[in-house]
Amino acid sequence: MHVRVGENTVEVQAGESVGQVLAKALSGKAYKNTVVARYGDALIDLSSPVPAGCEALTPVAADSPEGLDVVRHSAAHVMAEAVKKLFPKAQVTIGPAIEHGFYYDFAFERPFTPEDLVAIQAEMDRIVAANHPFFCRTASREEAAAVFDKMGEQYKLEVLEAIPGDTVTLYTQGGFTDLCRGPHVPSTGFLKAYKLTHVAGAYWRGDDKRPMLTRIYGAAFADANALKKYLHHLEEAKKRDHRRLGTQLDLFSFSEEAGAGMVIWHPKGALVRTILEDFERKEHLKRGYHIVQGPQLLKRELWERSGHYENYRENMYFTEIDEQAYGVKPMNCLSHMLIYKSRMRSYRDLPLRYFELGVVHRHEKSGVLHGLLRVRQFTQDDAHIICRPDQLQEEIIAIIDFVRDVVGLFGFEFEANLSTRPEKSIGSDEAWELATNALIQALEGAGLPYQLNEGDGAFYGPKIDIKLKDALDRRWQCATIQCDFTLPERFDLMYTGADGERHRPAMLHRVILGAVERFMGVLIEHTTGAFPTWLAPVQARILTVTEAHDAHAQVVVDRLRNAGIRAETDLRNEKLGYKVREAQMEKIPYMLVIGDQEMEQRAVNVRLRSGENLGLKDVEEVMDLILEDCQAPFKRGGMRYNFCQ
RNA sequence: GCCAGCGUAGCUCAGUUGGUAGAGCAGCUGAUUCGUAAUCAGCAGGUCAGGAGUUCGAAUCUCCUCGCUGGCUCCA
Repeated sequence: MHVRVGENTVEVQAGESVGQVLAKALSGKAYKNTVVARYGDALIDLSSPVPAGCEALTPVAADSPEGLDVVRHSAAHVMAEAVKKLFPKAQVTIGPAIEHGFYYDFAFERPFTPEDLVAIQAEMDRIVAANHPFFCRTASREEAAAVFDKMGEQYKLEVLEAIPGDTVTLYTQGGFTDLCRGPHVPSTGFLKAYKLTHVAGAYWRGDDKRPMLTRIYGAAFADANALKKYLHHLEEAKKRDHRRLGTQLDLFSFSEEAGAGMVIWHPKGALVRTILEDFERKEHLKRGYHIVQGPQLLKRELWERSGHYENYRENMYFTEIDEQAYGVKPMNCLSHMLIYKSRMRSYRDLPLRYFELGVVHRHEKSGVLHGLLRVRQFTQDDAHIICRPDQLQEEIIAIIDFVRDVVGLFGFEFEANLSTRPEKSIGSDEAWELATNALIQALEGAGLPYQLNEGDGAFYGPKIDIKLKDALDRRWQCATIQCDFTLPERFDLMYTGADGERHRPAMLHRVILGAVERFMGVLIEHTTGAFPTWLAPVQARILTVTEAHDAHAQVVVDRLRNAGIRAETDLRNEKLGYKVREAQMEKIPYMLVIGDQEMEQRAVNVRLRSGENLGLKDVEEVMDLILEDCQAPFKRGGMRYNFCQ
């Protein structure tokens, strides 16, 4: 028989392995880099015999996305072998490939320590040096169960039970056998670059009712250079950490005395978020929203009626006023519905869009708090759109456009998810189906690609989530659009139709930035603290060479401020280099230097934070430059928001 | 909440086997009047997160509380 490999066709003898066939078809160099082969839709081990009827095989290189997965997963096997050798009593569970490497979860009488990691890594090095081949064999369920029972691997037996079919595949390398569907690299020597990074606890089966296992994480790449690059990338990402930049740039802080998860905004941080919030108010007014404001505390009965008390109580804070129980709001929807209910509504009034920069409190578990990205008090740019069911589609598409405008303004790349009905939820099946379909149709209408996230919706309705990435590529949910038929029913929202009858409106919950705090955190990491000029707390700093230039600096700063530019002077008795360095570290967009020459010509010398020097410029010209810079991102994004005026 | 690791001056970090703490930057004072990422000198600054215990003696060992970090579960 003949098999095609790329452009070559090679003859295959009976009993030849995939690897042998590829070796014939490829150059030595290309073959050396091959870890598995693609056969149809599946990946296949190089040691496998060529399947009957096989027409084509594609080599998969170690540094391809698929190949990397194989390398990483094989590294997990090697790590498990090393752990079993050093700690024979440890039980293995599962060990998949992940984004930059792999992990493996172990059940052991004690957690592993950083010193253990060093020993495990050394043992892995020995296993790799020995270059043991990965053997694959097919076994019946009974046979496999006997193997793991004998080894005392209780968790593997449980994994085995969950696998469908009569047979399973077992992989053995060196002295270690694992239940695995494969594929793997041909032998342990193919692992060129891996490093165990940290240990963490992880619940068995991801269930917090079940035992906690010890997870060992490792990074793995096709070659040492790629691994080195990744470790360097981690170091660089640390410099972009918003918590570090928040301190460096004096934007915000946390205080042990104030409490966990409570942000304290310093002048510069508070200024940035105020500008962001002003921008949002204007954008919302432009798009037909009404700005509203509700109370921070609402009576407990109201939360019972909404279903929050039943479904969300453990995340809420309660207090008492004159023997009446109150709940601190974790969401803003209730008062918005009360506004709707404050009078009769006609079909002509709809849609009604209520917007609130609402401060909410949520009792997040202590272990999940994370800088600005996960806090206990935060401000949502929240809106509730109450509309007729026939208006839903159009409204959802308008929101998606809004999100695209704003997220695009900052240059974020984003991912969209559609989250469907969770186990713990309220409302009828019909309502859920209607709501889910509305979201799907809007996504398709807006041409937004999305991933399905089954069972991840809010308890009252399905949602579209938009996720942004932080410095370490972790994804954080920011914008979300939730479709809700349940709360309008619970609160008996009504409108009078053209037919004179009373009808039930639908409700959309949505945020654009999500939480101002979280968005600021992601934005700080995205920009490394170098905010776009329109958001920069200080847009221009005037730097004098000596005190002889102070008076002119004062004239210049007054002119800039009058034009609405956030400018300040640095008149300190320091060398120019020192002042430049400080302004540079504060990421101030415009440094305006004044010395003898500038004073003579009533001008300034312009330095940008990029290091670029624009030379001598007229003050008027510089003001235009800065104002233009403020508006540039909006013009690019097709928005006509005019921040400076 | 769970698992692990941490908490030393405003910030970044030293601190050997237990013998009551140091550096750089920032701050203050003085000198210097200087052209695009750090001028020099001096001074001051800490109940070593908080509490309890072991010990003749604790930043260091043990326990508890608070907080932080990385994961897990959960979530904007």
